[in-house]
Amino acid sequence: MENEMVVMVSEKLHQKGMRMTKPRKEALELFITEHHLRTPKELFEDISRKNIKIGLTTIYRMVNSLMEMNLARAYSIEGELRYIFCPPDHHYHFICLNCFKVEDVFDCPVKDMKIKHFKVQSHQLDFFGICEDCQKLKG
Amino acid sequence: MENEMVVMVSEKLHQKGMRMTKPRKEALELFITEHHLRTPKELFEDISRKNIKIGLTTIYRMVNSLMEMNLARAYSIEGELRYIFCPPDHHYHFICLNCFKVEDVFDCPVKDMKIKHFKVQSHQLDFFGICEDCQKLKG
DNA sequence: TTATCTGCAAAAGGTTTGCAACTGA
DNA sequence: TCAGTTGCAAACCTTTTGCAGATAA
Repeated sequence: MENEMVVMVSEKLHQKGMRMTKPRKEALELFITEHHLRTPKELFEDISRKNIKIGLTTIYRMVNSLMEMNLARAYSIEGELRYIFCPPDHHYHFICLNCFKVEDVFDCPVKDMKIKHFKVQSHQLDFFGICEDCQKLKG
Repeated sequence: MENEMVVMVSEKLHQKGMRMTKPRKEALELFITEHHLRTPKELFEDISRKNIKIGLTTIYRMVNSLMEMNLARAYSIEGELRYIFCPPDHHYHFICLNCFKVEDVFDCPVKDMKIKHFKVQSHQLDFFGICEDCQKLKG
């Protein structure tokens, strides 16, 4: 059974004239369903580990496409660029700094904040910390 | 007359055994007082333009030191890593996507937000848009 | 059929490191 | 004096690009 977010994104890509090729589909699926901040290299390794043949270049191209469409976001953490898939609606993030799992929350507390003298185009709210699973592991 | 933030940061660096050398002082001063998101290269160019001799390497080393001390933050914007000086207390940012000016605001609206199942270490709130000056310039 | 995509290898950029000379405390 | 700093050049990594063969529609 297909993940509906994967289907939605595939359709968006398709609308832009992009083809749903096998490696792209696999990369997209993993990127969307396993919601962790990853470096392109890690994404490449995770996909390769599933015995799927893919090139690092293809990963970069996919991530760049998603970034252009506002469907991914980059974080610079300890000198490394890590990417996360972002569903279309505005949301904030809980980011676990131990396992890099990311949780989306959609009821943003600063949604309608008005700013004098500043034309807001978008805003972003992130909470960094340790997720429940990692807290347990550490006692 | 010395900027008091520059003095404060200089003292912090000094406490860590770091010396306030001439190029470091100049770089620090510009980074702190001209509050724009910059790439290391831009910072290097801005300082060089003031007829101060400095190496790109020195810039990288200073930015990395400040990052380690939580006195700077990195943003990945359109594929470029840009850095901004961050004063010690928590604050949120208005970031102008045209001129990359950054404004700090210290009364954070989500200061005491509690999160179930997640141990929050820090949070970050950013507003991206166009600053007053750039709005005027564009009519 | 054909415009798009793929992976490789090479090129390009950005960042860090080694080192000998220099300098602040 | 001498530990920390500097800038250069080289090394290192990450990311992008060119291209010939493969592939979705």
